Amino acid sequence: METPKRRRSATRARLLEGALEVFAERGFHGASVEDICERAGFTRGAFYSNFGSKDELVLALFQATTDRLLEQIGALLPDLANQPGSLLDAVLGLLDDAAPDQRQWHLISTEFTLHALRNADAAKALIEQRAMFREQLTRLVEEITAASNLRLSVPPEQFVRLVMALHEGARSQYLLEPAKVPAGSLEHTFLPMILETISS
Amino acid sequence: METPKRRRSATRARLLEGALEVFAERGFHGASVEDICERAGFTRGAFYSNFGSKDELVLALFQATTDRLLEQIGALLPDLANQPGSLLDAVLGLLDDAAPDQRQWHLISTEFTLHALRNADAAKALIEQRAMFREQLTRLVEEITAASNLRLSVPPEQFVRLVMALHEGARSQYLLEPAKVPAGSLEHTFLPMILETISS
DNA sequence: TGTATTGGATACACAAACGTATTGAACGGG
DNA sequence: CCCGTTCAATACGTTTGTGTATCCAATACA
Repeated sequence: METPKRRRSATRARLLEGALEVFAERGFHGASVEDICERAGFTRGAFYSNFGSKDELVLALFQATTDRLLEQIGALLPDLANQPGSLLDAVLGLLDDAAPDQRQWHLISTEFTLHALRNADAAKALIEQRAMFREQLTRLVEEITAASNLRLSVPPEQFVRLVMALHEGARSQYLLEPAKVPAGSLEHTFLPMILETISS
Repeated sequence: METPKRRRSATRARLLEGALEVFAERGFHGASVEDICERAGFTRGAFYSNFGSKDELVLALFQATTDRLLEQIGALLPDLANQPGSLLDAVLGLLDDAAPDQRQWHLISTEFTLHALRNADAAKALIEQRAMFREQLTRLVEEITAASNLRLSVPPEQFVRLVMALHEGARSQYLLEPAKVPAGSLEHTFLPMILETISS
């Protein structure tokens, strides 16, 4: 029932999906509204009926992907926290599984980070999202260390920042040269050394 | 003497300089040729007299900045290799001092990396540049370890890849929240642990 | 069943950007 | 000293992209 509202939100969702794809392929500025609509199977009429402008779409898309990401994390967390495996496996697993498509996610998030470095409003939104993301990861680290009687000599959040930074840089290298830098190789060779050093 | 050619290359240089600034501010697609010319103090006539198209400019700019970067590194290397300080100080110092403006360099290189992830030609150029960059850093590491009778249990190049990845990710965090993530803090807290572990 | 509303398509106006063609001026060579 | 060339400015045409205004169909509701 209530087909109208559902229809509306469905087209909105398809437009967002199309925007995600086209933005990943050509970047925010490189993609035209027309491109996005075409990808989603609509015309610009549908677009401007759902979004006020392209800028508004960018923000909405960021919010939507952010929400999905955090939701996905929320779903993964319990399993990772309790189940077997090491602390590192849990954290890296979360980073890898949080987004369905690593390449697309990397392109989009990098694009949005660039955008944020040039735009105060976007920066605010991004900072907040990253904070929530870190919070989840930090919580995971705390739970696992507590459960296994581990003590870290550095604040968990700083360790999380390290893992995120390394993961981002490594992913960039991997996407550029998949053959030369196997996925996760840097993380898996060096992070155990860190953990060994900071845990007691 | 020979004013004509020098004049030409001077305007070309100013256009490249303008492009660097405007690209950093608005991104490749966001910046118009007109913007660049205005910044450089010319009109589009000058631009199309020096470059065939915007795409050609992007490549030329990448080459120019790459050349300057490698040249700068070549100038810094001898000092860092012989002089005092630790291995880490040398490597991180090189990464910090190679580009005159960290923020601008990060924006541009990130932008170009995104471009490369979508464009095979750009990818080829970037891969080559990164390889030369790594080579220089690797050489530096090898020289310093040799001079101080150090042995690393991992290939120097892999260590360099680690440092570059971490540096990139950390710089991204720093630029977004300078107050929360002091410049180089992640590198300086965690890389010594790695070095301790892998050196003998 | 008729009417009002809503969502999306079509058509249109306008602005921005790219690239070209032409012009003018300065300098080099004969 | 004049002529040819070269570099950058100006002027122009064309394309692309955004946003608006209008139209049409389908569904909700009376």
